[in-house]
Amino acid sequence: MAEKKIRNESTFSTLKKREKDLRKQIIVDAAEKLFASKPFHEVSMRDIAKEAGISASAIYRHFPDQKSLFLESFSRGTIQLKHEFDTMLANNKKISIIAFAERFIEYFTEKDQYFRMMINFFLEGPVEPEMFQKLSDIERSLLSQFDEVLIRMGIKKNVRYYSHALFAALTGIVAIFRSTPDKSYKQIMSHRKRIARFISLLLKSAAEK
Amino acid sequence: MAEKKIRNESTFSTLKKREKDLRKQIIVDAAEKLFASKPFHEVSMRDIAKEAGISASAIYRHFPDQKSLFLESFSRGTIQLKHEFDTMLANNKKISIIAFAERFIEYFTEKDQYFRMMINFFLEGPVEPEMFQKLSDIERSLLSQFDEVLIRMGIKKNVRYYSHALFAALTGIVAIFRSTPDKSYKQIMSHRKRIARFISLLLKSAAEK
DNA sequence: TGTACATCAGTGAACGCGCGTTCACTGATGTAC
DNA sequence: TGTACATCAGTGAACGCGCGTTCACTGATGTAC
Repeated sequence: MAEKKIRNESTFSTLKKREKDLRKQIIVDAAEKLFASKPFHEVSMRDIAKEAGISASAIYRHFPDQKSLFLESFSRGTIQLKHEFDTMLANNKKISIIAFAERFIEYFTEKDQYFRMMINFFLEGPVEPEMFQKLSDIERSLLSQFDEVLIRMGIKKNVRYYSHALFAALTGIVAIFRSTPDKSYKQIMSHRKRIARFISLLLKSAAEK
Repeated sequence: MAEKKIRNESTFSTLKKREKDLRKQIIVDAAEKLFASKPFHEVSMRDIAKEAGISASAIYRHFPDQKSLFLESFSRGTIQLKHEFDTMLANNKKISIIAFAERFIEYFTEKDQYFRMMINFFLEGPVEPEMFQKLSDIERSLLSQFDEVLIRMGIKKNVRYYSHALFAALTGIVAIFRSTPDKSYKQIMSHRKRIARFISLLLKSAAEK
């Protein structure tokens, strides 16, 4: 009897939690949709509420403030690339730096909002320690994954120079080559990849020397 | 008599114009000072007015709106690097890509506000055609100066790949390696230069192959 | 089975604030006759 | 030389707006006895 009760409560509360999480997800999705079309500091709580089909005040049932909602959205977006890279590293003993670089470009070309948020946090200074921590974690994680690929490629000296150079170059590529009235998404994607390949090859041939 | 009058009017109005320009300059200086400590979209007309020692409404005697004032500040800041590079190119027949890259890093490390504005306009999409034009001009000008250095270095094939790669890498370096509580301005400057040199050397040795 | 109470997502009005910008004005300077 | 008028930088109050957030509330659902 007691056991049953506990088990019921447990599944019940799990279900409730899941429902609550789904509602949270709807709000974050709405926010992300808007971030795709506007700078994130121009996205208001009213905008997000409208997109999610609820009232602005309802958002505060799920997030204590705007900052937390933005942070949640950002971290859901960027953690994914880390996981992808982990999988790539786990599945292939030897992995091409070119494939890595291309995937980086693809990812941040497709999810430009996150790239813009990332750069914004870099540039405007995250002030909030929580945000700063998150950003540092992402950066450190990406850099150490780059390190790993470069080591497997046979680089022994100055690994950190190589990975810093690559990370900077890829970030710069996404930052400066962007869609304009006369350049389509497809054109931009392929130009970004072209330059990313070019740099990866430079690093590779320097490493082999 | 008529001549004298004209001459007087002329010098007079020149002086007046100069005074007016000086007043404009004070306002732009105040804005720039604030941009150094805050994201530029958080700098208000009241902030600028306070910094300049005038009232907010007085700014509108000199600039039609906030956008124009920001644009003025941005273009004064970035045109200078173009001039420096022009001088470097005019004075030295053969010029080191490393010197060029280092100067880029130095310039945008010292004038971080302009770098942040530049990236911001890249990322958030300048919408205003005037702003878009200005930004494209700066980008095109820097890229063609890079082209020039690379050609003088002896690169014949794929010059554009090299200059795009270099521009992207340098931009990325300034974007991602930034001051933190535990890294001083000096440390950042030297790390940025170190990675910039590393990439420049990669390009150079690839070109010489 | 029925009743009183608790929980909680969601609502819409409202608060207080800072923003860009406008407006009527002042006061200093120069100009015309 | 004196007087009327024009120009214009600058002032401070005000306007209208959108923002993040709060608040009193509703209504649905579950819980206790």
